[in-house]
Amino acid sequence: MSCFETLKAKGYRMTAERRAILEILHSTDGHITADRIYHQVRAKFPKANKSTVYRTLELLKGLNLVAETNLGGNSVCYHHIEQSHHHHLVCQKCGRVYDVDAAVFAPLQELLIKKYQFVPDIRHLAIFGYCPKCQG
Amino acid sequence: MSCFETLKAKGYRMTAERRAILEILHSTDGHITADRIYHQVRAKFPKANKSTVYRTLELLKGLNLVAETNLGGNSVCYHHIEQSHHHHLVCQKCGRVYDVDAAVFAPLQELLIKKYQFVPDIRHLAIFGYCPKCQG
DNA sequence: ATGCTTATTGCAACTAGTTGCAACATTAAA
DNA sequence: TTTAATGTTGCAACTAGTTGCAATAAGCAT
Ligand SMILES: [Mn+2]
Ligand SMILES: [Mn+2]
Ligand SMILES: [Zn+2]
Ligand SMILES: [Zn+2]
Repeated sequence: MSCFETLKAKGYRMTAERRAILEILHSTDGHITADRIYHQVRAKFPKANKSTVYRTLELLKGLNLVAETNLGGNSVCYHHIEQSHHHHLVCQKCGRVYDVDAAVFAPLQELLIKKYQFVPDIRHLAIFGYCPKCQG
Repeated sequence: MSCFETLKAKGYRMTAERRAILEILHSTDGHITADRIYHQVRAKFPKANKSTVYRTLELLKGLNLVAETNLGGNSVCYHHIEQSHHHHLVCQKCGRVYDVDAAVFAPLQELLIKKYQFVPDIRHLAIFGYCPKCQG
């Protein structure tokens, strides 16, 4: 089911702004800030408002269509979730962002369920630390 | 070494505002927001400014004397790190916050080092999910 | 095509947090 | 105790993000 269909199925309306935001998210390879999305939307719809962008991102986040994460910068980043459930490793020294498969978190999830009867909902985490190039 | 001494040792000065903020953090059992700290500081120093509070918290965070975490509310929380290195489980349904020992993250840390040569710096994490009372 | 319902938008005002800068206060040295 | 060096503060203006509300427009039924 496409983002498009998911929205419709839940009774949400497909507006020009939402279409634009989804297109931007879809065509962006990595992570993108709300502000950059906003400016790209404005290029097409000059009087679009930033609250629309923020509200749309919030909506998509709630539907699990995009992930929101603080990657250490001064504003949060968004990432379209097409295929794989993934996470990131962020180097505190050089700022590089690495991808991590969700499977790496399986042992932690099991431990939390066993020891704490807590069912974690781990999505698009950012783990800070030091990358291979910045140790020593 | 006390917070007090740690600051001095690094060449930072001990001001009345910093003393007040440290006292508040020390006497607060759980987590506290910057705004609440600010209001408590104002009670003693009526013309203290919020930027001083934020700057002091940032400083203490950098020295590993307090932990900053988003526990799901609309503002970040601070926690004085006295003894144990710990983390939290936050229920997305009821909002309850549970404590978790840092040891639970050891397998994850080892995996990240082995598979990604990435040395994580995991401090005072908030893991979201569903608590024992909110499942089913 | 027209009208109805209600989701969505733009706007303006707001909250949380940050920053540059001049005034000020701590600290140590004289 | 005075002075000098510089770390710290208050202030005001700023950035990122949120919210209530009236105007608008998507989607559906006729
Ligand atoms: Mn990502
Ligand atoms: Mn804590
Ligand atoms: Zn690095
Ligand atoms: Zn719960």
